[in-house]
Amino acid sequence: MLSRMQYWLMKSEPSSYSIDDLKRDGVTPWDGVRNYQARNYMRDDMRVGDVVFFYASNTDPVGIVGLGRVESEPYPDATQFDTKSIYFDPKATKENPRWCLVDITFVEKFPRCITLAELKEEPALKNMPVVQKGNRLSISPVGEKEARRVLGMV
DNA sequence: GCCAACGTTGGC
DNA sequence: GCCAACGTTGGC
Repeated sequence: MLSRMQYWLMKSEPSSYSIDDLKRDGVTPWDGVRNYQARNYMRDDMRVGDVVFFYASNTDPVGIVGLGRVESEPYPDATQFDTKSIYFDPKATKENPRWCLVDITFVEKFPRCITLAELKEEPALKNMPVVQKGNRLSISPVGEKEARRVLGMV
């Protein structure tokens, strides 16, 4: 069955997990998401093959640094059960997991970072959540036109 | 390091 | 169910 390609923006702090880490690992479970809206995007809306814009946050400069791809169906985030993990959630049980994730594969690292400042200067991208003030959502959908525009800025 | 924005928690 | 307090995110 044919389905339209979807695009996502996923944030990560390089000090925690960088595009270079993803390149090295090839594939990674996108663990540690503890926001319901972001979780719901992974659980309900992502499809294998969707394109991921890898956004580096809390660094200098911040911006989109490469591409990944959704590589799995959603499944429970193992860190929620791990008492030693900073992502441990005492309210989660194996019978009733709270948090799930998808696997993300490395696709490419851009030759340069497309900075947040550049994204903000693009009128065509003004509706992207990431350029809007106060936005903290770590996973957000990107429209097809916006995705093409971003790819054109690489 | 600062602080605005936002989500969550918990008392009532 | 309200909302104040608190904790976190994340740009700057």
